[in-house]
Amino acid sequence: MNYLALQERPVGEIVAALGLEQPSVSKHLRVLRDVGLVRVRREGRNMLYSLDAEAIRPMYEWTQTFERFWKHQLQRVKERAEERSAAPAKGPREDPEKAE
Amino acid sequence: MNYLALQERPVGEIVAALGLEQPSVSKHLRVLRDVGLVRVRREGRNMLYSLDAEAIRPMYEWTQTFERFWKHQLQRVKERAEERSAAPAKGPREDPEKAE
DNA sequence: TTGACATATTCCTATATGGGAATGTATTAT
DNA sequence: ATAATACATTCCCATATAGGAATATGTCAA
Repeated sequence: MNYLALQERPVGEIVAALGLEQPSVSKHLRVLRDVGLVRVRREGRNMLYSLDAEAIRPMYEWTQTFERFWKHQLQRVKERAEERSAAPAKGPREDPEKAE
Repeated sequence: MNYLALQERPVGEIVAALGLEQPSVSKHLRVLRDVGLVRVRREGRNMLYSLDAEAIRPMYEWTQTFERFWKHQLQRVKERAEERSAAPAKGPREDPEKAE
């Protein structure tokens, strides 16, 4: 996927990049195409595949749901950092609540 | 996944929600747990599963790569809208370039 | 303990998926 | 038309995965 990201690539290149046989790659691309994740365009005897960003969007939007959670995480990290700098270098390591 | 999103759920509930048999659900949860997508916590005889937002984050960050692309899309939509409002109500429907 | 409840694990079966070899197809070069 | 190039499809095999039935395990109630 990353390899295709918004950059058109001929099958041959993808084959080389993945180290798989051409048929395997073609089959994968076929599936990705059926699902709408990639687009194809013919140029001479080459088929140029590229990732369809629009198809990624729903994923993006879904994952965004969790932003608030990450903020909390950052918040906590920050708070702990502040606690540490507030308390002059004393305990060798941090671990008020241990793990995580 | 959506069903678990940051809300702890006992297996029984998930079973009901998915309409699968309990063993199947347990197996799926097991896999998700092994992969680190969900967490478990025991409460009495219930196992409370919840999605681990932290595990979603990489996905989020990856998808973010495409934001610029979506902006272009919006840009185009906007441009067309402006064109339309510029040209006084004439053609019944829009379709300067047809599809999409 | 014993029984009930919630869930996990095991076993088995059907289907999906991944990968390669061989082969088909479209396009360009000669 | 023929050969070569770049892919797609088909066929086969091995493994993964999904689901369910049966069974095991851990926890709570009596």
